[in-house]
Amino acid sequence: MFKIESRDKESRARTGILKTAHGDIPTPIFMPVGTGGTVKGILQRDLSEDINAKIILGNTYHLYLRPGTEVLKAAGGLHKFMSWDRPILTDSGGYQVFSLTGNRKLSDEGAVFKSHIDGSKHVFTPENTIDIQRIIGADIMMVFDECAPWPCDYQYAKKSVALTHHWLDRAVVRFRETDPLWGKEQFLFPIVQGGVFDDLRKISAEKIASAGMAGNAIGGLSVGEPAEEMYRIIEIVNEILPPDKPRYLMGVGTPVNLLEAIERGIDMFDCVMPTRNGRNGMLFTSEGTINIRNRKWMDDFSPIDPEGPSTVSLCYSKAYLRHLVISGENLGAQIASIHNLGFYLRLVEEARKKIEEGNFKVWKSAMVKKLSERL
RNA sequence: GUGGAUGUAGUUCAGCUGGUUAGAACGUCGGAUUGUGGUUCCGAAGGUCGUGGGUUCGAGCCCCAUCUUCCACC
Repeated sequence: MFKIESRDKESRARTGILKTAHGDIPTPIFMPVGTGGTVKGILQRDLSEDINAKIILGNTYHLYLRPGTEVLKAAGGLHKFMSWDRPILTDSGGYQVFSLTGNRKLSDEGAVFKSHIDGSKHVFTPENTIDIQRIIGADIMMVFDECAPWPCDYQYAKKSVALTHHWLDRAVVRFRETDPLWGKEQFLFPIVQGGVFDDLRKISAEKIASAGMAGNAIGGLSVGEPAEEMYRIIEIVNEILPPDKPRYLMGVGTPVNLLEAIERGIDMFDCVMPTRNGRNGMLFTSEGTINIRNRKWMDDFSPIDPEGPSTVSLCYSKAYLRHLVISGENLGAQIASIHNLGFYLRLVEEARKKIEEGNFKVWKSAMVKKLSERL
């Protein structure tokens, strides 16, 4: 399951190995988002061979709507379907039900929502989202939760947490009474909610910890609240979540967010930023963050990143990438995504190394300063 | 050669019977984007209304000339 390998003496940061049926994941780790059975624009081969992604995300909501559970079942699960034999984590679709579908109805039972593709009506429950994730065959499944918006008043957040906890109980029952379809062990991670309210977060963290799952997640952050609020909540929650299990901060974040969270004891991350923003020209480089669309890169023939976290970072120039992105060429999105993911993966790998070496804090402060520079 | 049409932002066009500072879309240039709807949102710059005259208190709009482009007919 999870084995802590080293701990930082000056902070909560730690390194570890998360063992799954599809391979070991060194932590801290960043997980590229591959919503619909693809990390947009990138070949599985490039993910594993070029930037060495250890685990990727899938999304229950999207995969359930397309291609649908029948196809996934016939394919033998998502790993086989997409020819990816490393670990996969699936989000339950909780986030999509609340962010994507305009009209949905919540009840104790679950969520009734309309497909964003054809308007058809569907129901997600704590039980059927487990069933779907069994079919997908995710190494790590997430419980169905409500990701409350921000800002959000106390009463709403309180009700939302209660609902999420109620759903957790039912999800755990279904998890225990079912087996993996494809013979490979699957974990279930519950999710701490509670907005930016300290007491709700404490109650939620205790509830989530008591479920006794293989790992735990923190959701409902980075939804618009100031970064300082997020860091404060992470500290409060991580005080309670068991230290011997991996902690996954959902949907976060910027490179600086990652370092601040690692320092506070987070082990796993996912975020669309390196890919989605990359497609739109935002590049994270060792020289600073740049908007490759800006005119000043028009005739800059230096490599995308001279410290090259991926092969594409070194062999293509800023001027060329600018041309591709501005022209809307697929290759621009591809190169930007590979580079940015490479940057994120190298960042967490370096953090891991620094924690092991015992000089994480010094390195982190220097990196935060450097990463905050906007070229 | 004759007749008709056309000319307004980089592009495609709107602009009522003449009335404040000529608009839109796209493009360009900036900014944003945090459990991906192959996105979305915000801001800015950019026009001597083909040219030259005229009528009028006032012209993108009306009149004359001229040029451009397109079409039709001899």
